[in-house]
Amino acid sequence: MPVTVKQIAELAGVSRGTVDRALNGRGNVRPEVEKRILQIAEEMGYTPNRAGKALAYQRKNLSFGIVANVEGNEFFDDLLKGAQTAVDEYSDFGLSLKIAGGRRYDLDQQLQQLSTLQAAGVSGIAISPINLPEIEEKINELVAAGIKVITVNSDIENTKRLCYVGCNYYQSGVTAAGMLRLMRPEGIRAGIVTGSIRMLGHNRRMKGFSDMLKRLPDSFVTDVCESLDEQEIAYEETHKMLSAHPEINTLYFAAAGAVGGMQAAVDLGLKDLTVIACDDTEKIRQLMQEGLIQATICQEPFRQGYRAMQILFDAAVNNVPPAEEFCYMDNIIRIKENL
Amino acid sequence: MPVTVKQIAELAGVSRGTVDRALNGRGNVRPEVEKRILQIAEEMGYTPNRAGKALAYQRKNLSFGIVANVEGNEFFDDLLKGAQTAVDEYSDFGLSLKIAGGRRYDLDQQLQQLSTLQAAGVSGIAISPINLPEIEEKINELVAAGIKVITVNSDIENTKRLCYVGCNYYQSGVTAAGMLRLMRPEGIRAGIVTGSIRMLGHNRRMKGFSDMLKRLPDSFVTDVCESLDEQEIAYEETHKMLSAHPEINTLYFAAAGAVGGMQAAVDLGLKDLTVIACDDTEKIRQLMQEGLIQATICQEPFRQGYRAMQILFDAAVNNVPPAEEFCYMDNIIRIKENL
DNA sequence: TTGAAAGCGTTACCAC
DNA sequence: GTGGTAACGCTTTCAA
Repeated sequence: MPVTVKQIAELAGVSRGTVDRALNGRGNVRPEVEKRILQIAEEMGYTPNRAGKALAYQRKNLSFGIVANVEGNEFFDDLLKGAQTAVDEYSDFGLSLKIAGGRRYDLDQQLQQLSTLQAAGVSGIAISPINLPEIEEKINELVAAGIKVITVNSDIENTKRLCYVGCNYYQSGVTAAGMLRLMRPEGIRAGIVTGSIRMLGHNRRMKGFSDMLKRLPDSFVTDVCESLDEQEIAYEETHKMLSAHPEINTLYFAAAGAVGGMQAAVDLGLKDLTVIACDDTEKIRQLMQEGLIQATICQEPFRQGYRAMQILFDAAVNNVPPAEEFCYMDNIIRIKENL
Repeated sequence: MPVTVKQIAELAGVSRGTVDRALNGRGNVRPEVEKRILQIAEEMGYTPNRAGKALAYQRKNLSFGIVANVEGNEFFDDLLKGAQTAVDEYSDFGLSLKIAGGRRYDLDQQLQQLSTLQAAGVSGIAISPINLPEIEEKINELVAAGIKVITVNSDIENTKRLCYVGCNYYQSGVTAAGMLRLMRPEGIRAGIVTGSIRMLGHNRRMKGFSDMLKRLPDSFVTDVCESLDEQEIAYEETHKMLSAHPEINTLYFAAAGAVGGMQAAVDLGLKDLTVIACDDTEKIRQLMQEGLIQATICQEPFRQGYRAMQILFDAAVNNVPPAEEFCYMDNIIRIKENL
């Protein structure tokens, strides 16, 4: 039989109200009484009853916010779906989710959104942050104001954010190279198409990829180009790269750009390239079905959103901090056959 | 604001007790009253509050049972862990889990376990059934007694079980062949080591595998042998098969047996076999690290157990049947780099 | 067939 | 600083 506040109150010879205040550090308890209560709770292995808590929390109008500035992006749609699903599962606590979408990489917009969420009184925020000092500062300000903040999908390390939930980018690059190891035992001469060399995640992927290549016989990165996540630019740059380096036998798309990039390869008549992409979008699936891409390394966006809300909940409602500072998703390998 | 039983009661001009009886079909409600209540609930979009329900359910001593007759098996340990985790998350309902382990493939034992669980008054059972008519009958008997039953990891189709939760074995075989397609473009001459040709799952894997091979150039199944899930037998049979067919360039382990089988390959000095296994065990990982196995196709045992309990809960507590008759896990590809 | 009331565990509020 | 009490939504029991 689980221990209840009532039982602790009886044992300690105080009222339930006092036990509640002691257990939750709400103050107004005489230190020696508090100590005794905490000790009894500890000894009896007290864990708060979720249902009772939920019922009482309903009147609080708890809410979380999520800031992900990429509208209509398949990846973030999934992430948001995951977050919403988790929040719905906490609906008996009266929890709701405020979603702040919008254009990409707009500093002022993101600062504005954070302020709006703060003003709305959210207890927790998950953010896919722009990597700039202004955001760092703002995050620390929110944390100081008692809001639980975590980063999703993209991290800013120099902040008081609770933890990061998302892709292990380095390992993602390693895994991509691992697939090539199996498909190109004779040696890999890789062209990399990244998004932007200013994006941390993309760089980590490239690092993992090239570190791995160094340990493989006759394998190296031949050249790198940037797509800036635009298919047209990806086309141009990939075309240039492939023309300049006919020895390339392998392409690694470390970010968006596979559609444009592969068009370039097709236009150049390159039929036996081995190609690895990232993430699981409609276009990538199509390219895999057509046999132009052999595999893609995915990062479970739905679970990222889901897990993010779980962690915020534990922190904001149960006062339980995340177990790890880095909560990494699995790097899922997809080929045509297990889409 | 979500609708409550109280609100419905007021609108219908009856008491909460009556609404409860009507909503849950407990009888003792005048038909016309019942109809009116149900209609109001429908119109207002009533959904029961989870927390309130949980609090009230605590006194019921609800329990589920799980029958998986493989003691000390890594795979089933994970599955049980998943089940236990899910049940713990429902602990505010007072739910508990009764685990019935034991020896493999013992019909009488499994029948006995089912009866014991029934006598213990469980509301739901997840079972990895032995594929025999006696079990079919017993399952139908349990269902008739009002117990919700689902199959996990292995199915019996001709029963009234609610659904199957587990591996999509056919697709698992297809995926294994898909990996070989990428690694052996020149053509696959496959030796298959299965567990038992009497095991449905193993057969489905082989079927998926060979169906896929038929669509690949110069590829076919050269031979098949049985390990009966014993490493010694796997060694003997694989040794025989590889000796008889030196043209084999690829091994597919559709069940346990990779340790023995690969020892045979090593002893025969076969260095350039391409090898695919199933599941993610300590031994398989080791063989991958050593480079003897290139990839393994996994079936998420933890999630199987977890999902199974979720489905039982929805059925037993919320009266919501599973959305699909077949709840398939993802077929996860693991290589050395994404273990 | 129906209603009233108690109880589940937690929190908040208001007296004292 | 502390205790008493009501409130959250649902189920059950007992009486009518």
